[in-house]
Amino acid sequence: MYRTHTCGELRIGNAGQRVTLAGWVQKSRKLGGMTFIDLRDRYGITQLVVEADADADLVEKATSLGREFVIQATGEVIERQSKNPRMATGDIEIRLEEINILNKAATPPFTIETDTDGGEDLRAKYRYLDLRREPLRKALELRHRMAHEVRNYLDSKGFMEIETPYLIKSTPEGARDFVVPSRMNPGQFYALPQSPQTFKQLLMVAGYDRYFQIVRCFRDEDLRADRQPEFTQIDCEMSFVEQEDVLNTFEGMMRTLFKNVLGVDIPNPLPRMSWFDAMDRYGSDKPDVRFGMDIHEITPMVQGHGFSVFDSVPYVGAIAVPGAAGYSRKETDALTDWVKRPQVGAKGLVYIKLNADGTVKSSVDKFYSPEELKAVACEAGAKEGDLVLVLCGPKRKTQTQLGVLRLEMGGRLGLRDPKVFAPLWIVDFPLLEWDDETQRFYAMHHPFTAPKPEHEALFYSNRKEDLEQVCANAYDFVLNGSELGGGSIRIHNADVQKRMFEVLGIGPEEAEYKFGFIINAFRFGAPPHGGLAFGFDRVCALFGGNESIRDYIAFPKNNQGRDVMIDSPSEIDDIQLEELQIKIDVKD
RNA sequence: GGUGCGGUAGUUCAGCUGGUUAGAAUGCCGGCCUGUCACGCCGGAGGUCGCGAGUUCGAGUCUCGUCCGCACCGCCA
Repeated sequence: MYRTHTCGELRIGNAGQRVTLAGWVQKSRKLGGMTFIDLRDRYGITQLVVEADADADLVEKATSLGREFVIQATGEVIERQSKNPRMATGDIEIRLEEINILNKAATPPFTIETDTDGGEDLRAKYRYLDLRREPLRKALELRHRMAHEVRNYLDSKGFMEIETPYLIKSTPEGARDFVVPSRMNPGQFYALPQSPQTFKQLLMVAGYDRYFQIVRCFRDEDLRADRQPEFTQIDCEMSFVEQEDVLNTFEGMMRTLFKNVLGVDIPNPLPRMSWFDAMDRYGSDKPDVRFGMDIHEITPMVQGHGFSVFDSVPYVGAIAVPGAAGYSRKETDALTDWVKRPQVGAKGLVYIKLNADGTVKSSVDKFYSPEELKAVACEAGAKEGDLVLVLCGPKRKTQTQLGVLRLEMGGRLGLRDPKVFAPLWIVDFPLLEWDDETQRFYAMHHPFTAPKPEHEALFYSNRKEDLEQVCANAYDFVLNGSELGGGSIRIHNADVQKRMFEVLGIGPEEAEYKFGFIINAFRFGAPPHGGLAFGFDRVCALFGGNESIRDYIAFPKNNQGRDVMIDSPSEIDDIQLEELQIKIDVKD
């Protein structure tokens, strides 16, 4: 037996016991004849002490230990002469009788401490050392706990966890697929699933009416702090349900997670907002509702006063930034530059300062009377002392820009506290999205999403304007400006599905080739069904108070989709290529 | 595909309008130290300034190219 206890569990009550610990040397401190060693494992740190009058061989061994040496240490638990209240084990230490060096260690390239001196690049290369640090360990512990709670909850509601295949068929609608060549079928490829969407629907056809899976998904798209090429979903599907049943089940799951993991109570029931409201008020389909500063349309109030910039656009909108009327000319100029950056894309910025003394100052003073400006500010929800920021242009584009500006100002004012949680459902999404470039409709969610029952008649119209009005039985779970999950009630009627393919411009042959198996399955008795999927990595990151999901994944990839630790992707052997009958022809 | 920031000791960084031998902290090595826990004190070693070209009497510093990292836009049904 290597150890009797872990490095995190001994307390004053253990004093007098003879124990053996094993772990990594965090640090050793030598004071003359006396040596202190901090021994670490994933449970904590325990201080070992070798006194001056100890056996010479023991002293020699103790002083020879380097950082991250793996040792086994035996001795008596004693009460410390000077306690350390910052450590869980700070009341005791182990008076060593024996040290066994299990393995030496090279000096690590960065310090294995909470506030490490290592840069991101270096830590990625030595991920296994980074994972020894407490913040990473806590993140993975949180993830484990979350997965456990999810399984408990869903099991208690009668859900079965069923695995679906990773080697499936490429369906070019949506994100790019990762593909895997088939040796036994030369020239043919599997695709890795972007999500188990079709399989979970087939499980519904098969009668497994409550399915879930904590499952890896793959998308070959560019990365972000919150996007990895392989990521994990909590994937769920239910039969004989309406939208209401799905929302209740999964807000229950989130409520349980918040309560059991963070001890936080979220509203019951959760607020809901239509997609159209979210776009109008927050300029985003994933609004951060931790703070106000809503977008208000002021188009009719500002047009017809001779200011051609406003007169020549279909939409003018504003937000009121609380307490920012004192911004200097320099600061408002800087804001103007900020919104003109390509990342925001606004043409310019108009401001109205509603000063604390009741006066008003604006960049468009000469076109509007003070009363008119005050009325506009009031419409935007401003109080005295607030700064009103105005953007204009095409409606949705401008709302989106105002939404980005709103988030920025909210951040600057400290209104986006990661310890505050404001979850909500976004509902009533448009079913279809028109793409000007290809002159066709795309499914906003995916082509199996059902139109709202009351919009079904409209769905059969051939007018573009009518089709744009069709709402879907689709819903997103949004938390603090992040989309954590989304789903829909699916089409289970063959005629509606046929119509969907028709609207999307997918001909019968193409539909047969891409989705034949599911269309065929639906002929054999598909129950009404629906479901959703949560981005598990994002849920974990937000619960941990982080925007980036990287620390919640044990071995993530970098910006270029590379694992710099194992150095992948990499070239493969000529023999492998030959077996696969694949020729490489890399351009530049 | 694009934009921004960054790349200098093992590590994290400083290094001004170009100018003698490129610094600090930390880590590492050696010495001293009996209650430390960011221990302390003394000493030492440690550099292809990412790479390549250019401008210049002279480049860590300026210019161009290139590679790498991070954040973002496009993209992500």
